[in-house]
Amino acid sequence: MNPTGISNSVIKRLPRYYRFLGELKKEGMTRISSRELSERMQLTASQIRQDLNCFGEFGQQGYGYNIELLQGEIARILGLDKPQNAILIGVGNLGKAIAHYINFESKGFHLIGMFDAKESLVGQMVRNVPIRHISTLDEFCRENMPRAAILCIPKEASKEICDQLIKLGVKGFLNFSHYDIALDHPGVEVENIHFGDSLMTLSYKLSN
Amino acid sequence: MNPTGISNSVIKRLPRYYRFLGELKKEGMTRISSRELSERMQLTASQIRQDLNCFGEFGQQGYGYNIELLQGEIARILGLDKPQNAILIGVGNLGKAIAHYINFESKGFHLIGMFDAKESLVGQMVRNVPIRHISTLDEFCRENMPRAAILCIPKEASKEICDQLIKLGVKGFLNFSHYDIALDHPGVEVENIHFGDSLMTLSYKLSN
DNA sequence: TAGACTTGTTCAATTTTTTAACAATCTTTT
DNA sequence: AAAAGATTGTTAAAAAATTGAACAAGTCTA
Repeated sequence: MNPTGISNSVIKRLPRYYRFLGELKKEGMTRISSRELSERMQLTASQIRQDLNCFGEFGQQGYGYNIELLQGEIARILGLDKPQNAILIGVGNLGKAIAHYINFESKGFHLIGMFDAKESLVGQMVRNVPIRHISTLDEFCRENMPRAAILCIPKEASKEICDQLIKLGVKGFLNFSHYDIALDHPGVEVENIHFGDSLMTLSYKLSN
Repeated sequence: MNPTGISNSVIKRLPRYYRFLGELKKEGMTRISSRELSERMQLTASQIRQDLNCFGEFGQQGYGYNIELLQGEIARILGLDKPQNAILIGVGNLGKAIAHYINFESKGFHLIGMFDAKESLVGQMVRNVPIRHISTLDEFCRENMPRAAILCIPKEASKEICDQLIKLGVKGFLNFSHYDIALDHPGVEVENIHFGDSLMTLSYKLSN
């Protein structure tokens, strides 16, 4: 269970609900019952109702859920309606791909800066955001107060950058590096994406 | 619980053990007790012993674990010692970055081919692996029998490609697309990496 | 040989997650 | 406007997963 009193598994399911509702909307549907949604998502209707009920009452007896409205509510719950400033650290192959590939705006964030140690990258633009030199990180953060950071740097550099950013007030990390961000900073949230771990897990599953 | 009788949370921890042991080795250490490892990894010693004990007896009373040996055992458990052939579908920004960034060999896989629908990419090499046209996928698979596929394609293309690959005998997917691979194919394993979902989860955590 | 250590293993406790059930209440139909 | 049908919010129970404490047995070290 969480500080908020809502279990992590519920929270992890929210983005998926959000995605599915978006598709239903695209299909032109306007309403759906928990039963029908459960069939599409391979869940039980009970679980859907219970998940949603953690946050409020969004449906109507005898009718179901209004898709547009429900998606809006979930967006609000996820905080997508109030984008937070984010910076990206490490604009190598991966960082650049992330910057190009992910639509931050639709996922609750606003990318305001990118940083790298490589001089030759400085000044380049990716999606209208300039790459700055890592030495200017302190100054930039003090001015712009980013709330989140996307870490696309090697493990070796991670500890230092991470400590620095936490001191500068960054509260959330999307961590692609193999560094395990210490969990002993209260109020700092981390989402890890470890490709390597996922591959090894897959390898295990395919071997057994 | 799993078909194998070992819980998913145990399996998910294995790559992390593997990584930590690698670091200890680098530091020149040769042995470690569950207690000391537990302090480094922020787990309980009990849990470590229990996790490892799912797979065999790798330690010695009064001594602890031999780091080199234990890492080797975990590598074996994960199947890293028997790399499986994999292909990558979709060599856009993300696919290319993945191909450059991830060391497949050290994670249980051997990248033998990359595919894209864009003619202009065909023939290019990434890490000594050629990009082929997607229309040659069938033939290639029948000849080379890849066991796993890394999907870096848009949601719209995913369903078709996915069905095709399953028919061609692919048993594992590392799925970066937003398509939810249907779970009703027995024996097919999926690891999802949804950047968007992770970002939204982070957004939630930062908003509450 | 004795004392210190540490594992493998068991068991119980706790927590989390899932499922089933149903009264309340809304919608639709006639 | 009433009856029939549908579906929610909510509760409570069941099932599953996870964790932590404990200790006999075995190994190391001196």
